[in-house]
Amino acid sequence: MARKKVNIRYISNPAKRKATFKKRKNGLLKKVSEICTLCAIEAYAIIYSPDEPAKPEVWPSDQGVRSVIFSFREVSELEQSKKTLCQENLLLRNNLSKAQEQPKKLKNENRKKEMSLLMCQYFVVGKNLENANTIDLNDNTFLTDKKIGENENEIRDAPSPRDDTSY
Amino acid sequence: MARKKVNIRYISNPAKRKATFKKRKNGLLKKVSEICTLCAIEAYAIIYSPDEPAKPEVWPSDQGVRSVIFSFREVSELEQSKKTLCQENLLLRNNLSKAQEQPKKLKNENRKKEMSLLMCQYFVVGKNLENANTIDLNDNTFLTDKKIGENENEIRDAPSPRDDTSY
DNA sequence: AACTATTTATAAGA
DNA sequence: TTCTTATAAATAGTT
Repeated sequence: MARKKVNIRYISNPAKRKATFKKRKNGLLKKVSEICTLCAIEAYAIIYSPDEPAKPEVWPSDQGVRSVIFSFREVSELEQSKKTLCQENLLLRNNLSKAQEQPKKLKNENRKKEMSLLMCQYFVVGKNLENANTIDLNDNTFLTDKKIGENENEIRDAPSPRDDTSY
Repeated sequence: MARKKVNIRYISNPAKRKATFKKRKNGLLKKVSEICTLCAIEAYAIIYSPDEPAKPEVWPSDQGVRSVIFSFREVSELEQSKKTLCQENLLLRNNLSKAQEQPKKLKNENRKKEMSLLMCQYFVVGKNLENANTIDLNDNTFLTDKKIGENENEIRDAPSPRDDTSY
């Protein structure tokens, strides 16, 4: 912006471009510091030099922008912990559904034993089946098909269709 | 920098300060865009207006800095979702331990019914108690204390001290 | 918001 | 490269 008006277009001449970069970078950082002082505001400038893409020139160098840069690190750390929590969550859900599955089987088993017991008591104490509720009576067909005292696995693996409603 | 040389100090006059801020902010963003075009580099500017501390003026508005700014929002969003996940996790843990508690009661109940049944079968089919394993036999003391056919809640709420070891 | 007298930034040259 | 300087650009105070 002096000696000649320049169009704001990419400077293809490397030497010229480098010179312009250096001058304007300094001017820019100065302007940033000025507006911050004059207006008591927060302003950050981050300028990536083509020579050192990893170390951007920043203002202010010692506090403000540092927090900006750190926030990037924070993001990745947070993302990491979020990922971990998500996996943990998934695992817990799986364990929970497994844990919720078990009572169904046990309840089923329980009801079958209850019915068998009821049948036995009928013979032993002379109680009649009127004490059993309708649901139990319906399931008595099971007892006619399966022999009392069959091995545990066989009983456990035979699910009752009405099992879910009672839980 | 015109009409009069200004010292780079905080402008205490609010109107003056606001005017200066507006002018210099625009000038600054223009300079940033210029150096980016001229030198084909990456440069970001973030200017927090005192009026709107939540929405900083940025350059470039449409890509580069947007990612910087979004990363800030991302941080808070991430923190939010992290918090949510933590709470969800806690809840899941609670539900899981509750769900894991239930099978213990049901197993206990099961064993008691099993034993009652065994007793009944002994009388009905003439089976003797030799089929029962030692643990069941030990627990037969229970049957002498509690009457067979007691209501379900009473049985459920009476925990066996040896219950945890079997699960 | 627009103007303009100045200051400031800087492109080209030394 | 750094320094110089002519000139463009930015902007403080004004309207």
